[in-house]
Amino acid sequence: MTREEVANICKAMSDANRLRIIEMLSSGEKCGCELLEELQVTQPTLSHHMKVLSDCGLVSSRIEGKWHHYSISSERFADYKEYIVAISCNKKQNKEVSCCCNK
Amino acid sequence: MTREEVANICKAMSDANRLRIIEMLSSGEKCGCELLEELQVTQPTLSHHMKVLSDCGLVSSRIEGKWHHYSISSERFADYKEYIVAISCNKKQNKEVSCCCNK
DNA sequence: AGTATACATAGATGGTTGTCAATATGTTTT
DNA sequence: AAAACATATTGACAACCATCTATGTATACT
Repeated sequence: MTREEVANICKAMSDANRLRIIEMLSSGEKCGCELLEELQVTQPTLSHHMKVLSDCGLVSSRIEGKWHHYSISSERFADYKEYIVAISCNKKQNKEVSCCCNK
Repeated sequence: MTREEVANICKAMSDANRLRIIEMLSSGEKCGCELLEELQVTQPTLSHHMKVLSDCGLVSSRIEGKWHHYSISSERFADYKEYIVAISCNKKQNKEVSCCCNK
């Protein structure tokens, strides 16, 4: 997973409404109308958000008649998790660290 | 950590240059000039990115003379990780799930 | 066939973002 | 004091974003 892909996923998750959607999907797939009931947005806005989440690969959908069932793409999400968890954020920050500028 | 805070952190991480910065900081603190050498941006642009990363609490800095040493705020990052890991992305997607619309 | 429902698309709008050049501020060195 | 260095701020600009209204498309129900 490239850095650009991670950036795209982060961008998709950088909106509170889309985070709410992901939270809802984390308990299992939901149809659009069900998501719409919870969020304070119009239907076209929800449609836009679902497109953003789908385009970055985070969410996949399954059509059944007139209903679209959305769910988190677990493989894709696992790759993202892996990237985040790999950021170690070293605690032992040596205060006497040599700077690049000490020439 | 509120959903808005997570969204802000995601927004800060939604740029490939800033992700690169975070990757570099994950191996320990770095001064601005050191980050600048790696990235293909001007100094004001780097300064802007560091402000974005600082404003969301992801990065903290330590001033030593004319050098600013940046590092990942491990507590803040841990909170973010916790949120991400908590998203379970349920694999058992019951195909016969009852839709909200079955009235 | 006609109506209702679920979702997508198009177009508009106000706000935000990443980037740069120019300039300012503060620190170290000579 | 002057020059060099590290970083921040300002102002500008093109690109992008979240949202809405209006409309289109497709499916299901009566």
